[in-house]
Parts: sequence; structure tokens; C-alpha cells
Amino acid sequence: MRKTEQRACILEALREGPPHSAADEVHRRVRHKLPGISLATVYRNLDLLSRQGLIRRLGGHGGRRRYDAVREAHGHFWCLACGEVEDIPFTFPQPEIDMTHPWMKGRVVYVASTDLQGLCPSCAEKAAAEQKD
Amino acid sequence: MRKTEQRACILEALREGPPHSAADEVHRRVRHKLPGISLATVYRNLDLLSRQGLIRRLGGHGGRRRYDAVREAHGHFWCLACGEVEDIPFTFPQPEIDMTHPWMKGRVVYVASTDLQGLCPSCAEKAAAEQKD
DNA sequence: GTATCTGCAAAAGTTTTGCAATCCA
DNA sequence: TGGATTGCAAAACTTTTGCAGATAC
Repeated sequence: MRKTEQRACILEALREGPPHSAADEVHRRVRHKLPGISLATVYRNLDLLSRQGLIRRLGGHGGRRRYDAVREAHGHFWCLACGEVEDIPFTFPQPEIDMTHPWMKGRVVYVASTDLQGLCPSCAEKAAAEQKD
Repeated sequence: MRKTEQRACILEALREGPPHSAADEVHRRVRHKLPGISLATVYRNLDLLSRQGLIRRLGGHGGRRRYDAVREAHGHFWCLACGEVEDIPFTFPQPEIDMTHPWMKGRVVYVASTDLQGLCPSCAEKAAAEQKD
């Protein structure tokens, strides 16, 4: 993997910007430094970096794929209604998965996370209000 | 939520078909029973069912959103190269998250999962081969 | 009876790709 | 120099939405 200014700036933008950014958000931020950078380059690099395990790729429950520069295992809360992702802000014991299990043979594991999915407070409130109607 | 034949068949297809199906796959399978069902209906129902917590919505690392009829907490392995998702086939202690923590107040949690991401054996092999070239 | 649900078709949104030019090693 | 990388534009793919008619309760 070569060193290019675009790639460096993308990584920097992901690290310094808000967590769980989508490609278009990263693109918008990188443009401040590199006005000419194309969205395709951002996509290509986010994909490349995540395949190398340098960043974390999040699902995209909201339709858009999101990326996370934090590689340490941590928890996420996905809201199914608004699509937002939040880090779970308190610590809890991470599950211990037996990496020596035969099924793991040949696999490369970059990151682990514990994900909860449900409704965030404001969406839960809206949902409850609709029930009443 | 009303009871419709379409909805019932979609749920059935998700339960009986291969796990982690995407909307178009569910649609293809449901068509066997309900040839006239539209893809839009499948999308609408998968979304609705997941918001009610009846099924689980997976991220869509491969671009497509996937759904899972298994609601019990379990682990997934996502391959970043080919986009496939597999259930981790052995059990391990699930993390204990303090649901009484103040941050959890107001949230509705439907399901929890532990996700690993990396490369599956065949993609890991390919990646290693490319390194050598 | 009425709000929900469906099918259709169009629109919207997101990601990938072909290609020629450019850049890094 | 040679292969990796980029920008641009088009294409591909996935998901959502408006609407009129059908359906469940």
C-alpha cells in the first residue's frame, strides 16, 4: 500500500472527526484540506483501510456504511428507527471468544464489538406516542 | 400490526431459509408461495418486523442489509473481503451489560450480538497470496 | 367504515467501476 | 519505468416512496 496524501488525510479525518462517519461525511471533511479529492477515492480508501484492519467498518443499519477509527473492542448501540450509532459510554467485560477453536483456524480477526440494537430514547418516545394514537 | 399473508410468509421464509438473508433473497424465496408479492412489500415488512423486535437486522457490510430470525444473543463473523456473515458456531459467555446504567434509560433493546470482523479462511488465503506476488 | 397494507413504478440514495492521467517507489 | 492510485463520469445496486386499489379488523 503506497503512501498518498489522500489516504493520510482520510485516515486523519476519520480519527479526528466525529466517530462512526459515513463516506460522504468523511469526504466533506477531507475537502477542507484537499479540495479536489473525489468521493470515489474516499470510498476506495475506506474500503482498503478496513480490509487491512486499520479502521473498522460498521454495518450501515441506516443504509449508509459507517467507519470507525477506534479499533479497540467496544460496544455500539444502533437505533433501528433513526439509524444512528452511539458508542456505549461505559465499560463492561468483553466476551472471551476462544480464538484457538478449530473453527477459527485460517481466519484473520481485526476487531470485535458488542452491538445492541433497539430504539434510542427519542425514537422510543415517538414509538410510544404513536401507539397511543 | 395487522396479520397479512405476505407478512406471515416473509417471516416464515426468514426462519426456514438460510440465516442472514438479504431482502432480495427473501423475496425470491417468498415468491414460491406468493408469486405476486412485490419487493417493496418485502422491504417494508422486514423493516417493520425489525422495528418491532421480531427479527434482527444485521449491518450490511457487503452493501446489502441482512436479516436474522434468530433473536437470541449470538456471535457473527463478518468477512470484510467477500461480505459474508457466519454465525460463530460455538458458545461463549455473552457480555453482561448493565441495563440499569443511567445511559440506558429510555432505550429499548431488542437484541445483542458479538461481532468479529476480519477475513474468512478463503479470503485470508487470497490476501496472503497477493502479498507474495 | 377506516386505517393499514399491497403492488407498481418511479425516485432517491449509496457504492462500485472503467478509463486515462498522475504519482510513488 | 511499472504498478498503484486518482478524478471523473457513468453504471450498478439497494432501499424508499407516492399513489390508487385491496384488505383486515
